[in-house]
Amino acid sequence: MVKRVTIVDVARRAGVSTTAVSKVLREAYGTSPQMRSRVRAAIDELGYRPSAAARALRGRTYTIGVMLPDVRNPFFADVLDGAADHLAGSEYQLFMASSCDDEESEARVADAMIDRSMDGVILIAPISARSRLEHVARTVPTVVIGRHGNSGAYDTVADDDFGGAGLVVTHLVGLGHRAIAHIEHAETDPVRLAEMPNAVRADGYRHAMRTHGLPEDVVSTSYTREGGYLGTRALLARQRPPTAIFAGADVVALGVLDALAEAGLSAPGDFSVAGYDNIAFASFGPISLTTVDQDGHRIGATAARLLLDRIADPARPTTQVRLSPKLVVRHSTAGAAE
Amino acid sequence: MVKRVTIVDVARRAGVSTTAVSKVLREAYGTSPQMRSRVRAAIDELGYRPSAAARALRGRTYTIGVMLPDVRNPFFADVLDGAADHLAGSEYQLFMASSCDDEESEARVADAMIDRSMDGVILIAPISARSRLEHVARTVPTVVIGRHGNSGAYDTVADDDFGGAGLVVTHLVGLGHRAIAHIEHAETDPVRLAEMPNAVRADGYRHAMRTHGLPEDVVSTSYTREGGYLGTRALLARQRPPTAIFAGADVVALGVLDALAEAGLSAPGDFSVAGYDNIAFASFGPISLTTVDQDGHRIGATAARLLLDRIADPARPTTQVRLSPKLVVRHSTAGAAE
DNA sequence: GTGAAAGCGCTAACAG
DNA sequence: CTGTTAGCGCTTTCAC
Repeated sequence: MVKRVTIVDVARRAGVSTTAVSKVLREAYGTSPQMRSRVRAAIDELGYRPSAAARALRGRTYTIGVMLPDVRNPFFADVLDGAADHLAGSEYQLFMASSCDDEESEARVADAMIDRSMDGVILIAPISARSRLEHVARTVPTVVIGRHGNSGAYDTVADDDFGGAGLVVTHLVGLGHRAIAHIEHAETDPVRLAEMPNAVRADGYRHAMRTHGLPEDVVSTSYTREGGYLGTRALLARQRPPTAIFAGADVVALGVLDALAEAGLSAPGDFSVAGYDNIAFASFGPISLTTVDQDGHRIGATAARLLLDRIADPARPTTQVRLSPKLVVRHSTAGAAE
Repeated sequence: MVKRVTIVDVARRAGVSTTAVSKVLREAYGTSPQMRSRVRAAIDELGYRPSAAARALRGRTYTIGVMLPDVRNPFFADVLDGAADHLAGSEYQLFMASSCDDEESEARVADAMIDRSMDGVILIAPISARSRLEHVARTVPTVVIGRHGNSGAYDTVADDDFGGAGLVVTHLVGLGHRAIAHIEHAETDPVRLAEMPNAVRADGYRHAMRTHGLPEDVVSTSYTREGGYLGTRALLARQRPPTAIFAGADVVALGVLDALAEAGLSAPGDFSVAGYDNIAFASFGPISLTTVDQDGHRIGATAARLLLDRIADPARPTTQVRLSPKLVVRHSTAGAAE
C-alpha cells in the first residue's frame, strides 16, 4: 500500500511550517499572499488531500451522516438528492447508512456516526424514542426529517401529513366516494402516534372523513408492499368492501394493486386507489397512481441547510420547517360506481 | 455538547493503564482474566465506545465504504443487503455514498472514503478507467462489483452477464420469436466495452442471436427508464418492428412498458418484453416482468467476504468470482404472433 | 505574519 | 502480564 502525502510533506516542499499549511487549508487568518500561493503550489504538485481521519481529532471531518430506514423506498432517494445538491460545491461529503426499523439498529447507526466524529447527522423518519433522539442531538448537530414533535435539541423538517391526507380524502369525496378505507402503518407507542408521519396521516384521514360526515375505516398493517397487499385482502373479504382505498404510502398502494390484480380487479375500474409520496414509479404508465407529492428533494435540501446552520452555530434556537404537500391526480382514481 | 468518555476515563475507573484497556478492546494478547473483567465493567459503567476517528490514526476504523452509482436502482439495494448481512455481528459498519455516473464524481467519492481512512471499499459497477480503479485498490483494500476485467489489484464479483443475456434470447426464441431487439446502454470506451455489465450483456445477446441464426438488432440508449422509453419509440416507428424486446435492465424494461402503454400497446399481447436484474418491482402484478435474477444479495455478501479477507491479508492474490444468473419467467413474454 | 510546541484518543514498541 | 512512552496527521494556542 502506498504511503500518503501528509501535511509535513507539503510544508517541507513549500519551505514553510505545517501550521502555515494548515492555515492555508482552512483559509484561516494570518497568511501572506505569497505564502498562500507557495503552499497551494506544493499541494497541487504533491496531490495532497488532508486526512479527514486526523482532522477528526481536533477539528472537523467534513462528513455528514444520513440515516435512512429503508434503502428500497424510492422516496428517500429524492431526499438524498436534495441534501446532496445542497451540499454540492461545499467541502462536505454525505455518507448514508440504513437502519432496520428497530430502535436498536437505529442506535447502532447513530452511534457509529458519532464515533466517527461526523460533523452532523440527518435522521430520516427515525422511530426511536424522543429521549434517544435528544441524546443524539446533544452529542452531534442533528436534523430530524419526518417527525412532527418539536424539540429544543434538534431541528426538524416535515411534510404537512395531516393536510396531505386531507387532500386525498377531499379528492376522493369529490369523485363521489363515500366508503373510503385507509391502510396505515400500525402504531401503538403514544409518542410515535403523535410524531410519526404515518400516524399523522392517519389522523388527517380521520379528521377529513369526520369533516365530510363519513365513517372512518382504518386497516392497520405496515408501510410496505406486503402491508398493502394484506390490508387489501382483508378489505376484499368483507361483505361490503369500500369503493376507494387510500394507502398511507405509495409502496403500500403497490401492494393494494397487487392484491386487486390477484383478485381479477383493477383500479380505477373496480376501486379507486391513492397513495402518498409520489415515488418515481407512481408515474409509471400501467400504474399511474394518484398520490401526494411531498417534494422529497426540497425536504432534503432544507435539512442540509438547517444542518450547516447548526454546525456553524450549535447554540442557535431550533427550527421546525413544515412543507406543504400537493395532490397529484393520475388515473388510479375515478368516479365512484353508482 | 457533551464530552465523550475516553479510554483514559475507563483506565482510571478500572485502575489500569490505557494500554490495558486498548488490549481488552481489541482482544489482544497479554491480559489476565481479572483485568479483562474489571475493564469490561468500567466500560459498561461509563458507557464507553472507542472513537473510530482516533483509532483511524493508528489502526482500523472498522468502516467499509460502498460506492453505488444510483440510489434509485433497486437492484443495488439487494447488493447492500447482502453485504450488510455478511457484516452483521462484526464490528464493521457500512457507509454508502452515491456517485453520479461520471468519472469525476466517482473519484471524489472514492477519495472521500480514502481520506476517512476506511478499512475497505466496495465499488459497485464503477465506470472509471481501469488505471483509476487500480490506483484506488493500491491505496485501500478494494472489491469491484460488476466489472468483468480481472486485475491484480482488486477482487471482483460479477454476474455472468454474457450467459444471462443468452438465457433471455433462448427463452424468446423458444417462444417462437425471431425478430428480437435489444436495448442497451450506449458505450464507446474500449475498456468499458470489454468490462462493463451492460456491454457484456449486449455481447451475450449478439452471440446468442448469431447462434440461433437470427439477425442482431441493437438499439443504443441508456440504462434508465427514459432510455427504455426512447428506445421503444424508435422501434415502434419502424416499418417492421420486432416482436420481442430484451431490455438490458429492468428499469429499462419499465420504460419499454411506458412507451408501449402510451402507444396503446401492451405486453405480452403486442410485444414480449424481458428485462435483467429481477428488481422487486419486476414481480409486481400488473408488470410481471420476465427477467434475469443475478442474486444481488449473494453478490453483496460475496463482496463483503472477499473484502474482509483482503483486509486481513492485503497481499493475498486477487480472486474473480462469477455468479450464474437464472431466468425468471413471468407474464411479460409469450408466444410470438403468427 | 510566522512557526514551535502541545495535544486530540488511540495503538504499538518496548521495558519491567 | 503490565505500564511507560512515543507517535499517527492535524489544529491551535502562543511566543516571536
